[in-house]
Amino acid sequence: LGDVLMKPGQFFKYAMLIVNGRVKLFREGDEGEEFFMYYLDPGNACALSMLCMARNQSSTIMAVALEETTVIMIPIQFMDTLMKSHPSWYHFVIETYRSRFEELLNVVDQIAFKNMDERLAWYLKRQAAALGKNLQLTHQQIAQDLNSSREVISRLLKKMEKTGFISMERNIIHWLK
Amino acid sequence: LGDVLMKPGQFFKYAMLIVNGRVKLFREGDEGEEFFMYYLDPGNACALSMLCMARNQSSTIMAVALEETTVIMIPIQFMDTLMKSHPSWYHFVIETYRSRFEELLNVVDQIAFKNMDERLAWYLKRQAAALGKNLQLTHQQIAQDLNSSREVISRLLKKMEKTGFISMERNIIHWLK
DNA sequence: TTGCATTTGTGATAAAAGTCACCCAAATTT
DNA sequence: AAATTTGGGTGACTTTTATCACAAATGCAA
Repeated sequence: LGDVLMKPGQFFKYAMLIVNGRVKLFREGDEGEEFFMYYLDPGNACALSMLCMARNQSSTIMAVALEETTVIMIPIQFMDTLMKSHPSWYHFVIETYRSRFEELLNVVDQIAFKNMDERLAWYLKRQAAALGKNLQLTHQQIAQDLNSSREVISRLLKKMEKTGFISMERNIIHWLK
Repeated sequence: LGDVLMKPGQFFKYAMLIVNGRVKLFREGDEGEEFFMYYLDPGNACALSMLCMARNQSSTIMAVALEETTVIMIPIQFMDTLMKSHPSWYHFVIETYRSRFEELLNVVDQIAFKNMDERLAWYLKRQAAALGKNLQLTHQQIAQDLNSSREVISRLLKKMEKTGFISMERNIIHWLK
């Protein structure tokens, strides 16, 4: 819980596979800003750990365990044999790459084309899909994940409450579908 | 030249490998906006075509040939045998995934953390690296690639000219390192 | 209960980016 | 050469987002 599983500059000898718990992946800016990318759920593999392992390159992203998390570490040699002998493993790996790439493209779409109100709505929708409809989040945390400021998020949330998308309590946001 | 090699919704039976020419990859927004991602150069493979092919899924990105371009199309069955029999091909594929993923992360960094002036500088630097220091670009084209507006780009370019980063002629921008 | 820290609300202001209107200059066409 | 198209410059204004200052509300702890 709270452990940093991966950070910029780190090398990997293992591919990571999440058994249970949840891992949050985010990018760090030059001045310590954060930007939320996606969660890894049980059954997901970390595409980046695989790619870095295979190349013996360092990672460029932060991964932090949100809950008590169990991870399978698959050593590099075993990966290679698995890939060759088990077509289903090969396809699992390919699918892992593809889905993360696609998720990243969606993130790009949001920040490239959308304003903060839409990005916030999308963010909350994803959070609700991943963590359930009653979200324990402060406005400050959301602002951090979106690399915005607390006041902006507060005002936008207020609007969303008025238009019936959410309801709010201290520390909690209810996503009303 | 000008051919669309890949567009959202298209399926792939082949992995594409660029022999010569240059391919521009960009994302399209809901209202037809564009956002430049990266170029594929000779020797590069298209990570997305591989991923989509392997999954028989449709693509989500636009790829357009900038110059007269030759492409090798590798059918899916051949990919699988190549992967198994040639470790160097396997590593080439892994490296293709990794480098595109990393490039995409850099794009995210830019739009998530940087202002237009810095993004423009980074954009021009990449263009100069890919296409040479004398860039045949109109302000309008740049604005399109960055999903900004012509006036904003013109003003920022003017500033960059004053600070000595570039010099300008009609249709041409000289990147002075 | 009182005190304190955390969270949220809000007005005023500033900065960044986008939009509109219109100009001029260079290039291309007729 | 005249007319038209294209690329670029610029001021005025709007919108979006960020920042600052401070107040009010909530929850926890002494």
